[in-house]
Amino acid sequence: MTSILTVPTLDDVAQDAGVSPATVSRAINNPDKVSKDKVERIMSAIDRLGYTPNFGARFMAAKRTFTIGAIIPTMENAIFARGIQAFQEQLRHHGYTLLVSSSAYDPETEAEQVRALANRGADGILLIGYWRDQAVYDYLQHRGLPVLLAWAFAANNALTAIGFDNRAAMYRLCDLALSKGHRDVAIISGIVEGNDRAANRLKGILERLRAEGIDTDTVPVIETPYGIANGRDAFAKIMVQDKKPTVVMCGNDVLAVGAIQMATEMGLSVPQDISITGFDGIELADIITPKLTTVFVPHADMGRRAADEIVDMLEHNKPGTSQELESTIREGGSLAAPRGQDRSTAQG
Amino acid sequence: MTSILTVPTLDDVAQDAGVSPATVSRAINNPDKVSKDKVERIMSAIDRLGYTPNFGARFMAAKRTFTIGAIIPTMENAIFARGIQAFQEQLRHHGYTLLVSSSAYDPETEAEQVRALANRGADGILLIGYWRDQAVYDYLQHRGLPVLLAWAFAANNALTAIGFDNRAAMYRLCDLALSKGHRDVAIISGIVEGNDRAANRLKGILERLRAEGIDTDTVPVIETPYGIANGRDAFAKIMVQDKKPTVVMCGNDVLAVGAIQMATEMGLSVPQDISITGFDGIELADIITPKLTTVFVPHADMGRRAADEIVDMLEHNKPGTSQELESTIREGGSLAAPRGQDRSTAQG
DNA sequence: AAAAATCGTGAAAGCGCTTTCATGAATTTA
DNA sequence: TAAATTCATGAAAGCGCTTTCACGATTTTT
Repeated sequence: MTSILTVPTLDDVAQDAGVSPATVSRAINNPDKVSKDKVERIMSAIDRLGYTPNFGARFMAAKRTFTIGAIIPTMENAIFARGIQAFQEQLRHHGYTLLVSSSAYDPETEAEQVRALANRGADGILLIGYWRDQAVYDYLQHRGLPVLLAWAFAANNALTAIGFDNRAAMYRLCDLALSKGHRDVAIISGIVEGNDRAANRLKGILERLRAEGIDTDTVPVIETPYGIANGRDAFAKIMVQDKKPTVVMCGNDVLAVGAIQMATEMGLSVPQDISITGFDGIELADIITPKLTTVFVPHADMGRRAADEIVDMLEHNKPGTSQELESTIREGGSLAAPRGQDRSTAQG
Repeated sequence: MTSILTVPTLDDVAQDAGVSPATVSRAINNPDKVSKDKVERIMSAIDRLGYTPNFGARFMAAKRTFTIGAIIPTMENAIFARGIQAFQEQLRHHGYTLLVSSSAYDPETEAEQVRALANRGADGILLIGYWRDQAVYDYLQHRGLPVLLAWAFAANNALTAIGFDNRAAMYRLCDLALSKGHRDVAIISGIVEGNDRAANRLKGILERLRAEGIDTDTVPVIETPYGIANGRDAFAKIMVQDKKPTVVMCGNDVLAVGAIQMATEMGLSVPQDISITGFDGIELADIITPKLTTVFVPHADMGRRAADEIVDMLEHNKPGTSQELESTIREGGSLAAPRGQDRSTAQG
């Protein structure tokens, strides 16, 4: 027995309900423009036939898809997981669907994904951070697609963004390290090129150090892609050099976890022998021993707000309002006063 | 300067290149059916105009989208991350795009997502595990959509699957625990209802225990959704009871990580005071102290093979061949011989 | 050299929806 | 009661693509 592949169409429903296709379409999209009894008849016909509107046809005719596209740098680490999850859930409450893809931190891939999402009829797009080729923004504008940026916030920028000040947050974390008495800092940064978040985090540390009168040219900085293994390697490289730091500040939690692992393997105890800090406040930060002292970012809140905002932009066809979120420092135990420093008050 | 929202269409390209729309379509989809010079002229017109085919229109006319849908239970934990990432990358090599959505372990949500993906024109669908309402399978067959199952493998099942034997793997892990001398086992299982992987993992433990002559009715089993916090709670609950186990076997690494955390907080050292095991072999397993003794699943390999297989099914319109993958036990240090193995325990 | 097969191309018919426009019925207003 | 609105509905025109079919031009075969 072969099943005949015949997906019911709107016309089938119309016929079954004894009305015109136009009325069925209205019953689905604007029920209050159709008389009560017909809506009922149509709905029961829809149920009976198991009809679901064809997405492509709908898209073609209406030029709307109730779909939002999001392009994140990576799905591998948990960095974006929680925020995107919240974004999706909130989008869903508004009746929108999320299409995610990842660019692997590659600008060209990202540009390609933007085009792919546009073709697939995304009504709006969420991107991470500010820095990218102007051509991408031009393309988006040309296609009339609203963009919302997340995971970063810069005052005075015309683009709508919902995020936090990466520079200021890292500045504060560095402040904390200095207040504990650290003066010998090393940095494991994410790749800065094309990544404003990474760049600003690095900048935040360096600025704070300079404010302290520290010559930042002598501060060891290793730039490496986010990844536990990279954090390990970078840490090992740093500890091989002559001038050993008392604290290693990492561009994110993933790098920091790698650094702690390597420190432990090298027989160094954290934070007695060396302090290590992270950034993001993902789950990992609480699982590693010792727990990471890190900047906690309200990922879920950010995702929810982003969803609300982009839907608002879409439905009211307005530019959108940027929102700055607060990040907070969470002390986990991986940052303490350097050895030989007085425990209560650290004086320079 | 006002940018006029006018996305170029195939007709524009045709006009620009001085050929018919049909020829442009062919130049894009079947270049060898069009003369060399025209292909060239068309391609340069496409570049010049910045044309990209409209997805909806293409879908309507061709009824193919080169899109595969995947529905995973959750994106939150890293359980599926690596496998899906590999699936996507491999799909991409074949020229396909992946559309992922998550069901939050809810059958109704899953069924809804299946319909959503079908409407969006997915050419095929990847689902996790076997157990789901027959109606879902019927629907898929009715729409003529090939399905591939992953993360599980059952011999003699007509459905095509690429995965591993959850029961057998857990049986072996339990075997290892017994061989170290454990007889008092407690289990923190994932929710079994509607989840054949969780059910089979539990079954694997119980079967092995019975084979040892242990009365499994007295074995404490807590069923709880996957999540670190749930692992913590379950562990606490188990250790409150009179009969304390020497080993707690967890349904996955996430639960095990929670259990280890709680054990540590309760002042128990793992594995000296209590052993804990996991399942999956995700990154977390290596980060927690002590590292987890767990079943390592070749997620990336599974993802890649799944991609190859489903593309093969699609392009050759054939049923597909199931593949069983090997999972291996990886000892991390969270499982050791129980205390007082060769002495009588001083238990009140 | 004639007949047959092959090839490159364009015209045109949809694919399944939404939406404008026209129309007659029901309702309100003057 | 007549005129003006409002309302519910259907006919029909696309949306941007693919693909069948027909046709003349080449090439191959007889």
